[in-house]
Amino acid sequence: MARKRFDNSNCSVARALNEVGDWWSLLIVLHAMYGTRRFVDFQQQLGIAKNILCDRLTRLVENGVLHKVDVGEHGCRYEYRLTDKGRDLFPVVVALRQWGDKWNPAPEQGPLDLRDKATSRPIRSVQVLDADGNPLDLRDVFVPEHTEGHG
Amino acid sequence: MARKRFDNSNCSVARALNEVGDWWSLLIVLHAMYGTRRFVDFQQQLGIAKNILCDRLTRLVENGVLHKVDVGEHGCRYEYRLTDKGRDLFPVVVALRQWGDKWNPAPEQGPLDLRDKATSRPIRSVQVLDADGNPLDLRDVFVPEHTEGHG
DNA sequence: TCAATTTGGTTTCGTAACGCAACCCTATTG
DNA sequence: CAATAGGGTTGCGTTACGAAACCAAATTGA
Repeated sequence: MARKRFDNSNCSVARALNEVGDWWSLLIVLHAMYGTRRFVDFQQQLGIAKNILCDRLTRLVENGVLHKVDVGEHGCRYEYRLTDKGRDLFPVVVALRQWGDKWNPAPEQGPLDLRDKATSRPIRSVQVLDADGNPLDLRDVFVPEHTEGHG
Repeated sequence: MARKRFDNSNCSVARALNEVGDWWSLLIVLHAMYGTRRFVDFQQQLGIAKNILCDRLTRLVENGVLHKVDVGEHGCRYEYRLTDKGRDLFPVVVALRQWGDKWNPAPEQGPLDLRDKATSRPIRSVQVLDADGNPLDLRDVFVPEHTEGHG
């Protein structure tokens, strides 16, 4: 049977995963955040098959995460750029990166050192915060009864 | 050829996606965060095939995201519980949920209303913050030269 | 002007993953 | 001792993925 898709799922996480939850999409977004814009650059940096890259880029454009710009410059004719929606994945990517750095550190790669352009100081780690800005663990929170629903 | 895996990738996002970046794993973690622990409950709530669920649970246990507990109670004999590593995905899941709520809102489901158990006040949205706690956009940050490497 | 190159794809084909249903084993319940 | 439930495993058909080949338009180079 067809692979299950979550377009109409009642769960927004499921719908989000439907857009960026496969093996490649979030890595494409990550590289787009690092500045990659052209087809061949994505292909070489990711080591992805061209047909898969083509399919993912098309789908990310369809979903409004990237937009495709025709730039008529010597041979490189299209660019894929992040939309506001795509840029909004920034906290997700940083959180995932921090999780990976913490639990699966690479021997030859230090943890992410993202810095504020204005001050050159490192950013804070991405956390769930309460109304006062104090970090919250999973066990510190609850979902009010009347808004439940995660199916 | 074999599906590409990222176990030895130099990029911690890629390695993270290798553990929780497929269609089902993060949804399983999500439901585990909501309290689901038993095989049949995951199966019914997610509508996932039993062999796939079996495979994902095994892999999540192998990767230290869940641990399998033998509980000798009437018929329900195993529980899959989040480890510290699994609970640490909390910011990732919340960030993804907020992204989904913002860009793909479901008509019949309001945005996530997570509240602090201590005060019953809603949490803040997950953001990337500078050292002073001010939110940062993707364009407000940079990676110092000597630590670069996202391949 | 005409071959070589670059970019952005599409096609073909073999393999791996997924979804469903059926079956299996153990432990409890009646 | 049959029925049921939890937790899998096995087959099988469909779909997705990966590699390489091929393609078309535009650019470069001689």
